[in-house]
Amino acid sequence: MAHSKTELLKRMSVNPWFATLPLAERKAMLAVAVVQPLAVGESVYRKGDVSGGFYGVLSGLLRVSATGEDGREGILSVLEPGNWFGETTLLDGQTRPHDVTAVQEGEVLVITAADFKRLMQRLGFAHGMTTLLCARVRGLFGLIEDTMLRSTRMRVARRLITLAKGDMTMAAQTRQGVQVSHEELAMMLGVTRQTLAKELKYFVREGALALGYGHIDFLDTALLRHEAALD
Amino acid sequence: MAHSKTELLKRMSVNPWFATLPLAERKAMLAVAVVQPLAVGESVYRKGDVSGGFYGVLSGLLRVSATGEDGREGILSVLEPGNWFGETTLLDGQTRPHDVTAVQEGEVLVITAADFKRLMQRLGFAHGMTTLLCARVRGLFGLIEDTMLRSTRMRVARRLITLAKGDMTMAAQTRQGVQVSHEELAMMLGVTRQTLAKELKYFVREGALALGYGHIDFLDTALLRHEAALD
DNA sequence: GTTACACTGTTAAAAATTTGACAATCTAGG
DNA sequence: CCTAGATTGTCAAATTTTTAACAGTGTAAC
Repeated sequence: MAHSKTELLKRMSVNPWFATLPLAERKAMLAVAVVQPLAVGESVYRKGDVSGGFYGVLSGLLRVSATGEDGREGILSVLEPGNWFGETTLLDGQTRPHDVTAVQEGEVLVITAADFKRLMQRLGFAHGMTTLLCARVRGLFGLIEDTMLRSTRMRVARRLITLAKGDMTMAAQTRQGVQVSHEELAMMLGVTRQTLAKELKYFVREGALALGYGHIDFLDTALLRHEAALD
Repeated sequence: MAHSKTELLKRMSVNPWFATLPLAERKAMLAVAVVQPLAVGESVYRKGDVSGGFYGVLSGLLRVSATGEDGREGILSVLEPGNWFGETTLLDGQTRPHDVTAVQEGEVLVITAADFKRLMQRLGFAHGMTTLLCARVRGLFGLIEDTMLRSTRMRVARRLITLAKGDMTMAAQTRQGVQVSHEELAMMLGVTRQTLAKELKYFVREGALALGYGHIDFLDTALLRHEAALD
């Protein structure tokens, strides 16, 4: 599928990080970006890789995950259209820190390592990279705080809310629910499906959530936010 | 205490991130840095603050921590001489994401927000910030992976090893042990002292560690690394 | 030297989480 | 329509972790 540059600019600017970048930087990025289609289950890169570029999600849904020595898998985040990722390896020259896989058919924009290096000669783009990395650092600090000092119940509420907002760097518009299986949500939280089920049941009993097949609907966002200690 | 610029340069260059920065950038930083003494227990900044600058640890020991709604405290990292911190708030304009407190008497170098902004006009310095942030992102990803998909035993071994190497961005030289109480180590891992004690006991039984008062000595680093799944 | 105070060692009960298992339900594809 | 596979609901036993409690030990300051 062909996309005009102005269409790409509009579609990618749903992401607040990208939207805040100076127009000149956004245009410079899109000028060197090429569209790459992704099939369901296709890997963008794997932990330990040194190759690849800087990516922007045009459509579809990607999963950022890590696998333990014993084969257990943890979902670190979900990348929605508008999100950019993969900068770390290009900036520090080390290997990819995790796996990124398509969970839906879609397209990504790819900026090659060579083009990325050229973009980094632009002060505005380098500044953009620092703010992108700051957003990651804040998101990761939040995750660590959650696991270190909050109850499972509170973490479930928080994760549902951030999922609804669109993970990490996405638009602030809140949805009425999220498309996620219990299994997936449990993997994001680092607990088992059974433990998660108990907490979800509690929220249903309290009237905050309604459980569907492959999706969770929000009935009382205020209550959920309260359980998440966000008010 | 007065310090010459060349002495500062030498002392701060024990840190691999700083040492790798172009000399011109290091000199530009030190040219605007001022020394600030810190008393034991003194706070550098607290979560939610908007003020303050960019800091480099000259001497002493700082603790990066977060406190939950219920008052439980988690230690996110320990900052040793050579480490730089505090850039996130200056780069994205948001509030401080955690508390930083001196646990030993010492000195920090301070670069004001205004000077930091000027430094960020230098491409070399902006590049340096991206690599510093990359190191944070990788460190934080590692922590999250640890809590999500590794056993307490393995996490204890890993934390001891990273502590010995000097947290996060410090020199790679390994020590024979670490100065840390069981209580502190437990707070870093997000477990109770009793849970930690059981794992430490196991490592002592296996001959990997010897426990002292306020310090833990490594008897068999190879075994410890093996338990940490690092070989 | 002795007296606080911080730190370590240990135990037992309570609570939370995982593991393992199986039935019921939903949905897409043939 | 109907079946296979994915998803949800649920239970109980095993395991891990927390909570609570208290004694013993090391260290620094007076």
